Amino acid sequence: MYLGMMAGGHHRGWGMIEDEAWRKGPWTAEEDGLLIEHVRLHGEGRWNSLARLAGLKRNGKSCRLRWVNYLRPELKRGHITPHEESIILDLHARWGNRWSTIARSLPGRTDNEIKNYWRTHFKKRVKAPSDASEGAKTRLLRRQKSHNQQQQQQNLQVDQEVKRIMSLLDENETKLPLYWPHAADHHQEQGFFYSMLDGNIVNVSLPEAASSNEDNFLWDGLWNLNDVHANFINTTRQS
DNA sequence: AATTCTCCCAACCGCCATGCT
DNA sequence: TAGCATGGCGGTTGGGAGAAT
Repeated sequence: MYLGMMAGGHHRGWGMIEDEAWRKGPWTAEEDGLLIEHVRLHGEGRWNSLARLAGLKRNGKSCRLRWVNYLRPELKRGHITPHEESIILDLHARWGNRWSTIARSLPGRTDNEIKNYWRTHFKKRVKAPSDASEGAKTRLLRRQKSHNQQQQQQNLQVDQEVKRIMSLLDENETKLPLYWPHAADHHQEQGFFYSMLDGNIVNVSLPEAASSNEDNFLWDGLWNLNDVHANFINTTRQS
């Protein structure tokens, strides 16, 4: 049904062999079975040779993608839970579109899944915030600015803690989940970031602005997390 | 009932990084 | 050190399914 449209052309990328047509498009159950069985017997990796040995007319890249995003047994299928959603939001605020990094904090979820989820649920809202939310954002940023001078002492402390977390994150980025708690899930913890570092919980005091009622709307909201995070980091690093 | 719209997600593409020879 | 193969990532696309009109 779907044959590669590049047959006979100049193939690019891995596994592309001149004059060979690769299958493209949706995978069949038979192809899935071949791939699963081969990975079970021989393990992951060497995707091009795997595809050849398994008798699949797919390039290695396609095989890897199918395995990673769909066939891996540890994958968690089904809807993103509210808790997972809050983690996605928080980590996206921190890391931006680093989907694979975010996915490492959500066992069983793939970068593709998280990326798709973000795009369908949040992107529009981030791109086109309402006038009301835009106004709230402006007010918040203005107020945060005015707080800066009063809080230099406090910020210095925050700065040190954030830097410490950042350095630990840099050392442990591939294995550490970091949760910037969602206000709705952590009412009793407002005003703190909890980061899971080597089994320890680290409390970081936030600037006052980020714990007022108005700003709780911000932490609950779906917009502006990038800006807020950047602002927080800038604020805490100005000292 | 037919058409249009929106959501959802699998899969592809291009690019860059890394490892090997 | 250069060149190639492979791995990995983020952006994008296309089509199916269900909702709305």
